[in-house]
Amino acid sequence: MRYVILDFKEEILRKLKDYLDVPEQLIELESPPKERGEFALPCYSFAKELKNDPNEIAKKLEENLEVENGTVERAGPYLNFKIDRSYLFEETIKNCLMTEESFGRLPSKSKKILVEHTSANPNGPLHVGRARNPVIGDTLARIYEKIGYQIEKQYYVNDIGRQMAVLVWGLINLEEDDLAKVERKKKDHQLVRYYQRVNELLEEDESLEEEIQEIIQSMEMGDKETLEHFKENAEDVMEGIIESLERLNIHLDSFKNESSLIIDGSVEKLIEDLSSLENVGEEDGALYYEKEGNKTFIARENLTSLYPARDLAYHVWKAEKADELVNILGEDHKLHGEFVKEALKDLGIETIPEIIFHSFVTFEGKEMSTRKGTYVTLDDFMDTAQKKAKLEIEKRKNVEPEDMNAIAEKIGVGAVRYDIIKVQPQKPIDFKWEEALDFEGDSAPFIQYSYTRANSILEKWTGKSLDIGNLELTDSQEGEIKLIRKIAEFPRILIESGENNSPHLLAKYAHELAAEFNRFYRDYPVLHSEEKKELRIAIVKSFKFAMASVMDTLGLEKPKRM
RNA sequence: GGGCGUGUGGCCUAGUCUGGAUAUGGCGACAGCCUCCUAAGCUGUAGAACGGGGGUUCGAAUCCCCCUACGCCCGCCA
Repeated sequence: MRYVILDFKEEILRKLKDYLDVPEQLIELESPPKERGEFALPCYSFAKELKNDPNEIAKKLEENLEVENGTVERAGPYLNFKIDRSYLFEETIKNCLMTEESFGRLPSKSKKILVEHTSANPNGPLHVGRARNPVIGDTLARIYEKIGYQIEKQYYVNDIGRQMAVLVWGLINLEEDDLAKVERKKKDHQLVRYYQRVNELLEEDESLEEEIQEIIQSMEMGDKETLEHFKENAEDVMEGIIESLERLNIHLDSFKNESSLIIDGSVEKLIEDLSSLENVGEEDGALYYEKEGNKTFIARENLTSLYPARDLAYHVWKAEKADELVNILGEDHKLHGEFVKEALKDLGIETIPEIIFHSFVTFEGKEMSTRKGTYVTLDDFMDTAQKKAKLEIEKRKNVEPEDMNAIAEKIGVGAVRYDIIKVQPQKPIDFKWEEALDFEGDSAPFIQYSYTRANSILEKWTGKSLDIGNLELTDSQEGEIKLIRKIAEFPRILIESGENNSPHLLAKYAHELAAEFNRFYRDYPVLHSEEKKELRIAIVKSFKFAMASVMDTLGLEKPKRM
């Protein structure tokens, strides 16, 4: 697994560090404008250090540096490093044809990362806002995996707590007639109606709150029947949530129930451990953890646990399960995240989670709320996208009728994932049907379409297998090189998006790669060219493998036609 | 009141961490491209001095300070 672009960068850095007598961190490579090469070194940063004019330094470097299979060229105070085009072209094609759909994968590491994502309360179906978390988590996990880490994807099931007590009360006391009608049979859609109705009733009748509290109490005191109620309902809703996630191509490796931490005594033990800390105080019998003026209550006056304590117990447990922890959380958990990190440190635990926060998703400018029922469910979003995709497919007549539904599903679901992942996590998203269902431009169908075009050429190609050794790879043209160069960038993008927890960069790359292929497709006939047919088949194949790898990493399905 | 985040052409968005060479791409608009491998495509035109102000610097969308708009948080809820 050698990638020319990574090797090239390594070589440049090594030689620069060797040659320049300046602190290493001053040597930063950046990306120059497209045609100048792969890497650039602005010579300003260390000009002071060397007491010399950046232009002069660049001049000297240009004269004295040589790189294998590439050139060093000065442009004012910049030094541009360009890989020899034919070398880049040849090596990348060979690499793609050899590694096939695992192109871009880096050597596997022994380090294990546990990614916690979704962890939505099991009181109703996921809505579009809640879907942001799993899409970010799953995509990041796929990126880490491709970079070589061992991955476990975990869902923390908040199967106890007030929100579940509300649902439990509803199931005990309400009849089907009390509820709004819902067509979908999935249990998450069915059960959420109880949750929503009870919340309505709570606004009218305050005495209800007492009954809810009673349920919470008996649950926390470990009442078997109540706990059983909680467990059953949580499981039913989870069944629906998991089904939706699976449809989105998101598969969890493990689930951890919040209740298990109470049942096995680890919450109780944790509260004991915390009590001995200096920054844990007491107020009317209730316990709180205090840091920088922020009080976080961890136990009630009756010493039953609160969510922060339970989540902390979960992290203590998790710390043993992996080398690194990554959590995906909504921005409303920022303060809570700080609490978890600080408290873990105080407890002497070294595996502190890295937390990726994402902003909320609004729907046409309005808040989405499970409680109020003001949302677009993920299931509806996927259904609508699938239907729209089907209409588009029908227009084009490229697909056999019996494959129609399956392909529409791949396109619809891909569109949903891509629509969510293409925006950087910390930015708010306002969900609009029209934009989400736009299958042109910066969208998953655009990417999938480029893939089917490549696939279609390869299907029609009647030649035998390519003989890589005998391929004439020297006489390449500009657009061909551009495409291959874009392909070669993949490992670099993969590392960048993984290191910075920026899955949106990979989405952007996928779009650029597809666009580059579409230009190649327009400019260079493959099957209709005589002398260059084999070479172009090799290019198309390379693209197909690279794009397959990119799409897998984004969790997008790969339709053969559309 | 305090904390965190966000503000880039009419709309959406990349770049901000790690300051640097003409600010990325999409939607929409306008003008074009299917006797040729799927036009969910491609080309061109118009459109942004990067929320406002100050500062640091040879150089600021990027760093610092102030202000402003919006979101989130500051519960013996989760």
